[in-house]
Amino acid sequence: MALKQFAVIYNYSIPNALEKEVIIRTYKSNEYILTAGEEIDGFYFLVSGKYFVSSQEITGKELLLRYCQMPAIMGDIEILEECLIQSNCIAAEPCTFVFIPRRIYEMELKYDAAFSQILLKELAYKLRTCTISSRVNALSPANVRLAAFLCTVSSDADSQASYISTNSLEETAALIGTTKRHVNRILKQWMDQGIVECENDEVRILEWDKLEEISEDVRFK
Amino acid sequence: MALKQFAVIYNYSIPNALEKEVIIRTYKSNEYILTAGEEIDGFYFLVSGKYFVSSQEITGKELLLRYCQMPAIMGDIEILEECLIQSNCIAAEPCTFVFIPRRIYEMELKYDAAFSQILLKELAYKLRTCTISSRVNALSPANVRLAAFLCTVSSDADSQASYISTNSLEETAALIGTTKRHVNRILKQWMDQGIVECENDEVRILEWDKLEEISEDVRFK
DNA sequence: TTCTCCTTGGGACATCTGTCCTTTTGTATT
DNA sequence: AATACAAAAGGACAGATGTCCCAAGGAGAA
Repeated sequence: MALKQFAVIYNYSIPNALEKEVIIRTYKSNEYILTAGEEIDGFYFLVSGKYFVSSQEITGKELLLRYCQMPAIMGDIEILEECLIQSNCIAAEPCTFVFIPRRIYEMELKYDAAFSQILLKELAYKLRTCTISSRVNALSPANVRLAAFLCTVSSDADSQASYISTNSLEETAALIGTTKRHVNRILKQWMDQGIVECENDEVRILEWDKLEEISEDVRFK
Repeated sequence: MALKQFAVIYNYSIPNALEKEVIIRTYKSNEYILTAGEEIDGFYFLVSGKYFVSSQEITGKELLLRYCQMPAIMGDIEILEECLIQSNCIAAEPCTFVFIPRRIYEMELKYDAAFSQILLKELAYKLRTCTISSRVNALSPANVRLAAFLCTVSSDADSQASYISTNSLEETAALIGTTKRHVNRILKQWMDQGIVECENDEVRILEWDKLEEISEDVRFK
């Protein structure tokens, strides 16, 4: 049951008295979980699946703010800052959340030190990574960002998988704050130099050292 | 005394038993308070003055991440994420901090719900604003960012002060993620159009509505 | 005052990057 | 297989932006 997973993932057991207040919520791929500008209704703790956070300017342009895997929490900013939902959250795979209504937090969990610790860790993590990507996006040109992105992702992945597939190049582009057109341009150049090979949305890196060099030691984490 | 101010500003009284552990730290203008890459030693609660947070890429480029006024806390990310100091923090004016050693937090305050609430609010605020500036910097061209910056700052300032003086244009440029050269270029253009007047580092806005229009409703908060 | 040095502003250029549009490729339907 | 349609790739152009460098102005020293 999801509550068991929740306890393991977040290293926290919901007080028995509150268990009946907690709800499980599930979403299909591509379904909107939260919509910017609406009211938040509680905390969402991811217990399975992945989602991404994306923000849209009034101009219609989009920036992918982050990909989220467990552990990941939604609603923290909004409840703590008492503001409307800041960004769109969209399921990248089928997702399951443990949902804790806002009211329960305000009345009970707000004074629960262990619960606060979970939120603190989550917020600190988000802030650290947000700061990094903000800095990187602002200071490095797109080819450096792309190289840095590939290096970052690959160092995460199970050892030396040479294929890096984000869900799509389009998403990669949005994540590093540029357009697909431009990502293509950069990849083309790298292909001409024999640094990578491309096929559909897959990029195979042939010369890691070259890529590392291009990335100028910039990393997304 | 600083501890009194602390209690008022942060709406929290340090437990009597811990008072003797708390230290007051002061810094002169332009003095480094924290240096990126070093070890953090505790929480710093600002009780007077202003400082700014700036990050430097390996390339030597700089991005001003934020200006901080009370209430503002340093060390939160580092202690919660158990990592090295992430950014440089530099006094913009003489600054006074209430300093709480890391050890005291780990042993005592970590389990103090009221103290956790302070940290949560601070982190949520930082994350919200960091996300906004990340988005704005990535998606809007520099002239829009500059207009948005001026509009944001002025709406903060005591009503209708037409003079907006950041500490310098150079800093303004770093804050919106561009160079002074480019800021000059934009200001020149606006001067030609009669939207602003400039003198040294002061910018006087003549036509607010034009500026609002340029800013495309983008704001930094 | 005059000279020198330093700071600031702005010109010129190269590059980066987004937009638009054409071409190509792939896929499904008849 | 031929056609039509949709998606992806890439060319061309314009605008945005950073870098380099020179000229003008200002402050201080002789």
